[in-house]
Amino acid sequence: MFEFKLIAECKTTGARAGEFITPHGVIKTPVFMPVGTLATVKAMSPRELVEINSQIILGNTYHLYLRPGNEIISKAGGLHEFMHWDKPILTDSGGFQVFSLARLQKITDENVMCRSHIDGSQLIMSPEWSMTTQGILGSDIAMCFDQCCEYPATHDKAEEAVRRTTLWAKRSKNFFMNNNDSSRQALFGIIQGSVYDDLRERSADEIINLDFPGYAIGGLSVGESHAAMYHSLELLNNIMPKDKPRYLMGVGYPLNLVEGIARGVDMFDCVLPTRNGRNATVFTSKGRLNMRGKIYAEDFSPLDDECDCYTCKNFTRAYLRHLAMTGEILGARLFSWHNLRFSIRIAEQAREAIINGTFPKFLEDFNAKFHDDNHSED
RNA sequence: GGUGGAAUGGCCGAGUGGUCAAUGGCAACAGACUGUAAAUCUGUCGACGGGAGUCUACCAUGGUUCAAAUCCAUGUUCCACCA
Repeated sequence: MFEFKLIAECKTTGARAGEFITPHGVIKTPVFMPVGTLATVKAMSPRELVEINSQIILGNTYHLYLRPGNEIISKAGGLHEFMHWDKPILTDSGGFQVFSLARLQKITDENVMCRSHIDGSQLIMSPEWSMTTQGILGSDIAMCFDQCCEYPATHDKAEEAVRRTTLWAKRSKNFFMNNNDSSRQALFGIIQGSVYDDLRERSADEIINLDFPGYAIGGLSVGESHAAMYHSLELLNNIMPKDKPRYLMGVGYPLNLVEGIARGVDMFDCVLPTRNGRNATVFTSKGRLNMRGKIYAEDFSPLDDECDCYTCKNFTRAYLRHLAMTGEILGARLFSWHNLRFSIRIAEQAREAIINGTFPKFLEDFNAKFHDDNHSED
């Protein structure tokens, strides 16, 4: 269980194609993983997720601990049963909420004293709490409880996050090995270090020494430039073991996906497809479109004529804009549907290209075609 | 026919002598969103000008006043009630 097989590697870039075996199925990499924080990928049913070939989705420890809570998840028989999803699930540890809900908490080496963003009640997050909750959730892949550093951060601040992340990784693994079912659940380590090379190297070294079945790169896509992100990925590509999956946390902007794959990343997750979908922005093979734009009012062409999704095969831009302008739920659904399929298809196409030995061309073509005025730095 | 009330920027609606080109909301237009406190948030929203500013504006016309969306007169339209 949890074996990672490297199937092909690109000869000129760092891109890899592989398979990761889990209790709920084989994940073909590179893979894009839709985010379903609260036991639902917002606006999508599990049936639809299967239709767009979602191989694995995410859930969130912090959010699910608050609602519905461990007792109900436990009674339901775990997260898979609870939400009727029988493919793999990866649960984030709550570490990201230490970052995103930072104002509501006090962090020490021991734990994170936090206030619920829902009702202000106190809860204490720790590696042990996270492992316990992820054990109850029963995800295929659990994540270490880490500290994600804000950007920009001083070297000292970033170093503290690295130190604490290692400390917590040790506690996470120790507790996990003694209490969780490691035959049914894999625990991934998380590398921090912000944009500092020495810290990234140190964090990678410390986390890899703890020996996990997979490694995640955290603390990126938090505001740094794409160039800085790519630099860190290149650095880590040379350090991380080839026989383990690499997961770039929180990344899903289309250009970042292909560039991440080119730098040896196997797994991605991101809220962007669903969040932007709900806000009527879509990604297409030619770039990003804000579908609330008046210019689409009488545009009867599909969102993306190269896309194979339900939205693109059946609806016009004019109709989709109408749904967006009227705030109809179907608009949020159809945009999310497309964006997810678009992201998943990038990974599928990249995989195919890697296996066929044509990845460099795929990368070049994708970059040439995808236009976005707001991300022209790349 | 009588009595009372109301007319404000695309819409709704505040404002009752100067600090009003006029609060709010909606609509519209534009933008943002990367391990989800997000079906959310931000900006613009009379015209011209880079700007200082100028012009046109609160039903119409006339008037009072240094000054009117705000006061007065007449008219028009609408609403309510009574016949």
